[in-house]
Amino acid sequence: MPFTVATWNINSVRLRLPLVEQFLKDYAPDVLCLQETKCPDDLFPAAAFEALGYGHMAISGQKGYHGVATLSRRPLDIVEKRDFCGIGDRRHVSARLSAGGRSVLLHNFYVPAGGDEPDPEINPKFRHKLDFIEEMRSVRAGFDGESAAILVGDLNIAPLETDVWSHKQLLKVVSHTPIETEGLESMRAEGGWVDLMRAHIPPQERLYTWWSYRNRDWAASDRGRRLDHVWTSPNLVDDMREVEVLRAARGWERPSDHVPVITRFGFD
DNA sequence: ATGGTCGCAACGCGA
Repeated sequence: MPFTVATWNINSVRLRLPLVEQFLKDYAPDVLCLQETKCPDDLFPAAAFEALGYGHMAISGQKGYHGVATLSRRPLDIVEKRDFCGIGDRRHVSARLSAGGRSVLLHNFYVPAGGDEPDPEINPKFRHKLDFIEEMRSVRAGFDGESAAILVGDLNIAPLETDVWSHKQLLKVVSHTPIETEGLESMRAEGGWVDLMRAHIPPQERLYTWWSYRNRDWAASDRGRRLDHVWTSPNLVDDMREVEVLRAARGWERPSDHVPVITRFGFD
């Protein structure tokens, strides 16, 4: 089976456990990176995932907010649960696994949303988001002949004009302001990361992974944004076969406002 | 221009 990695902001792993179980049965990724688990580690539904073959987990959760978890069918070596901005938020976990004869370092991120007001002087949540992105510059896509890196997660920024339903109308809306989009893009490029979703789906094409709950008909209005991302070191780009955005998941019963993004590679 | 909906867990906050 070719190596497959999925990422999904689940917005409460306990509430949506049946959806995650169905997703794992139907799509069987080797690895699933979850964000916004909203679950302390001692209450994480590990047994349910173990029963489905995902016995290897890197969990970093907290009560009520944030939280990330990486579920895997392959052995994982937990590398780091890094406290970005030093305020104790559980927004990152990295783990190493073996794929395609390489040692792959996999980062799972949940970047702060940043609040409503896009002014760091008056909105501490926006200041925090910008600081978080700056600190992410130290996370680089190191690789050589035997190693590679993958960074996935809810980065809460839609960098391209085609990553939002209206570039013009969202220029002053947190997630698509120039200070965020330029910051994310420069951080990505300087870190040596490749935007794998856009390597597969041309930048001219509209692409969203999130649709607000505050819309009476998300599908008809289609006011989406691409907030979830898959980045890799350059030595994995030629091995990528497909990136699938599971738009249908937004229409499932009691859905998350984000949908899974599934990346398939050409090696085992 | 405004408000719209979720989840957690407490009647507000963060998204």
